[in-house]
Amino acid sequence: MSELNDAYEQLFQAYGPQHWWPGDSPFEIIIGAILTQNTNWKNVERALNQLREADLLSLSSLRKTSVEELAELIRSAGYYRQKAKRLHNFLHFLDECYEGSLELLFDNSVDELRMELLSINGIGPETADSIVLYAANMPTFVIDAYTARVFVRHGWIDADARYDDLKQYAESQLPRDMQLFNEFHALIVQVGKKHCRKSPDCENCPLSSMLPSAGPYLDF
DNA sequence: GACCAGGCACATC
DNA sequence: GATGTGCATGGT
Repeated sequence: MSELNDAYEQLFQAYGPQHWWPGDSPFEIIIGAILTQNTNWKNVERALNQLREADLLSLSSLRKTSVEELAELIRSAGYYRQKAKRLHNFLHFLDECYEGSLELLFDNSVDELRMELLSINGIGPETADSIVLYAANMPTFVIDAYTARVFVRHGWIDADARYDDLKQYAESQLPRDMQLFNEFHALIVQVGKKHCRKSPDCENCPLSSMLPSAGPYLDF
């Protein structure tokens, strides 16, 4: 068993199932994935509620909405002009390449779907993987700032590892299981929020027994 | 007021 | 390939 398997067990013991991704439909999950870029989820929820109240959480209705109108509604999520464009970019891509159908888009293999999403301006590796895992329910490991911090501070990977290095490491240590990847990423975010922010609080962290003897890598 | 939050694109060297 | 910068709101 690898350290990652152990970490998963510890986290699941401590926190239980996280029920990710919060959202009623694949499309809502995609919107959330774009809105949460470098942004607190609370702020994203406000924006999603604004869209919900305007009845814009569906492809057909959001398509008819101008980028300017969209931007005002998602203001609370921050970077709202950029994100309005990014949502628009996604819709445009879906219409042009997949007849506006998520089903057709999700009909790709994991790797193809990931590449397709990465070709959209405004969708980078984390957003693409979040969509693949949580909207399409296909097995890909999502890396985020917390994941990098947790892995680096435990000495599981070099501090200079890039996104794809972290992803390859995780996937090489774990069975390729969608449900496992789903739960694990959510648990990492949970432990990250509580204990692995820029100023770490390792005292009561469920992973404290897995810290290297030299102590946490506080310089990350 | 400073710092942070479930990133990404683009410019420049 | 590495490094720096703009994007922006709301909570602590």
